[in-house]
Amino acid sequence: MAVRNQAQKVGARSRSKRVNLTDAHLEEVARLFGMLAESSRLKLLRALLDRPMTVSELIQATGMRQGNVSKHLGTLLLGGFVAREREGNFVRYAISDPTVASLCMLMCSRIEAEARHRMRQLA
Amino acid sequence: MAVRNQAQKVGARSRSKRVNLTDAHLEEVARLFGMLAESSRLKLLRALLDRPMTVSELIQATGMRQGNVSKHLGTLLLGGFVAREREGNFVRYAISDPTVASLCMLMCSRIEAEARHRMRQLA
DNA sequence: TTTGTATATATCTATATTACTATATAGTGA
DNA sequence: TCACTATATAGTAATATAGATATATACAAA
Repeated sequence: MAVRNQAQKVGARSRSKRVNLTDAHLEEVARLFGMLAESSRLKLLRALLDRPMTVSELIQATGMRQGNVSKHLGTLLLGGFVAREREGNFVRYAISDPTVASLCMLMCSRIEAEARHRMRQLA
Repeated sequence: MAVRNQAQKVGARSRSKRVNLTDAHLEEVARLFGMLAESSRLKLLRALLDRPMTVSELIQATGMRQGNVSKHLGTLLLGGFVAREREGNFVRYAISDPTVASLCMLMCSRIEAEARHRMRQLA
């Protein structure tokens, strides 16, 4: 019953703002979600949310190896999550999309929801 | 320059609403993002955003194999994205977290951003 | 219980992605 | 040009996860 009630609420909501996504859209969305599905990349984003940083600074901030930092930054760049700017020998990266923070925040709120959910599961 | 300017904006924003996430949090967030990083699961969510459905209905709606539908629903259930309720022989699934739609919407807006980004890359 | 149907799960192969190491490239300055 | 530093990328082994197939479980009805 609980499910049914929630479900009807959700159904009603989706009828008002309808979600019309093609399969191709979903593939793209999945690809983008996948770029955020790695704690290494989230660490980089967390650091960059504080301030823009060069690769060297990011290596220090995250403790990751240089190659991995560059590779993951490349992935985030492909997704348009970050932007890069060369400064002499250095390359400075910065968050380029304000939705990044929102996305992470939403997921964090979901972590609590999941925790609550698991409590319920056990009970 | 463009990057620098954007970066400073972001930096300022993060200073006001600070993002204080532990590494453990990031692992969890990554796991949850990973659950949305699969077009099969997004297809299931897209169907469920319309209305709650049984597994059989989801098989029809998505064209996926029964085993895969069940497996992916299990993953979404673990993440607390959906809830399940048995109805006789059938099991009906429903979106259980309203943020699911928001997450997808945010990502969709990001798709356009990425498209724009790629245009810029080419130019 | 037996039979039939709906759903869940186990096992397999193929594919993708990670961290690692080593190497290549881009830029600075002599 | 050469040497030096910062960043990017190639190559590899290990790990994870998808879909396919087959099987197990849960429930309904006879």
